[in-house]
Amino acid sequence: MAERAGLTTKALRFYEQAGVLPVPARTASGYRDYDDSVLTRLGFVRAAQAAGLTLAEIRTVIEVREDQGPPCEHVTALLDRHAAALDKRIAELEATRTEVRRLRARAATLDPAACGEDGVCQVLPTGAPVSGATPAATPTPRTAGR
Amino acid sequence: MAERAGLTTKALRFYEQAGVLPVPARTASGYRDYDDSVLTRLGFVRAAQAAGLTLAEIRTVIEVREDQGPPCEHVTALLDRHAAALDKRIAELEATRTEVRRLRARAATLDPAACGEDGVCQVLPTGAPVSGATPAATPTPRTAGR
DNA sequence: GTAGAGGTTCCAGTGCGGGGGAAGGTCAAG
DNA sequence: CTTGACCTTCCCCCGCACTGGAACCTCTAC
Repeated sequence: MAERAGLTTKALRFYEQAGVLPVPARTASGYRDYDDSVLTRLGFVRAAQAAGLTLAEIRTVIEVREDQGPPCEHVTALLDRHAAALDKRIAELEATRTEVRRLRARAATLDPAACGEDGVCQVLPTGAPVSGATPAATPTPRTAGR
Repeated sequence: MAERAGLTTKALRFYEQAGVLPVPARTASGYRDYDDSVLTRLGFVRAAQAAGLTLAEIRTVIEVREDQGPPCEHVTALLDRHAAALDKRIAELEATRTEVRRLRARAATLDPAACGEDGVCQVLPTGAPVSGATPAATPTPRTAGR
């Protein structure tokens, strides 16, 4: 089966089980017998993923489509939500980046010999010991590079 | 025990087990008997987290500190890596945001009635059915808002 | 016939930072 | 003494999109 687009059997099974691919027919021997339409569907799924939708969300789009016809409103609402979430997330990451750069610049001005006293590292200042939550408190789902 | 900063017992145990908090003394009855210094340490951990370091990385900083004294070089290297990772991640998210906005704008120009034919939704165009990987292919570890 | 490349099932693990809840012990107040 | 709030240990759960492996079956080519 077509595995050219980095698309493994595992992924297909996962998509099927996640409800974003229709349950395919089977050959007499039990193999999945994919219809050509699955390629279109797959293209849709990939496009939706590229727009940042989760498989669960993609499934809702498909369900709306099947139940009520064109899911345009549903989709635009999802896109709006994601755009807002992206704005927020980007702002958080930019704040974190600013903080990291500030600390990095500060580090260059410090004398390691002066570091030795009580904390772990003077580059990352303790601030008020556990006073409030983290001040610049970016949740930072770190560098999750695939 | 101090739980004011959204700091639960669970989190403390987790930090301890992750090696970013020292193993505390115990009272006769088995309760953890925290030293005041743990507050400083906790402040450090939070500061490091705010800078986007993982608990594992924070642990390495502490270990370096304990083994070799001031971990300045280690820390600046970590900060540099994170700054680069943040740049990358932000660029990815911005690309996704651009895509989402483009789709959203496009959605406003479409007629739902024209949608009904073959795909699931014309707002998210299929492109070439499963030709290459996702074109704007942002890995998008989605809107992980804590 | 036989090898090898595929498919099928199911279960489990990844990374990250915890949270939920059970079963039991402990502590201070009333 | 009892109540209720807290502590202790334990192990499993979440999201998210897959991936890996075991054990087995099937198809094609030689």
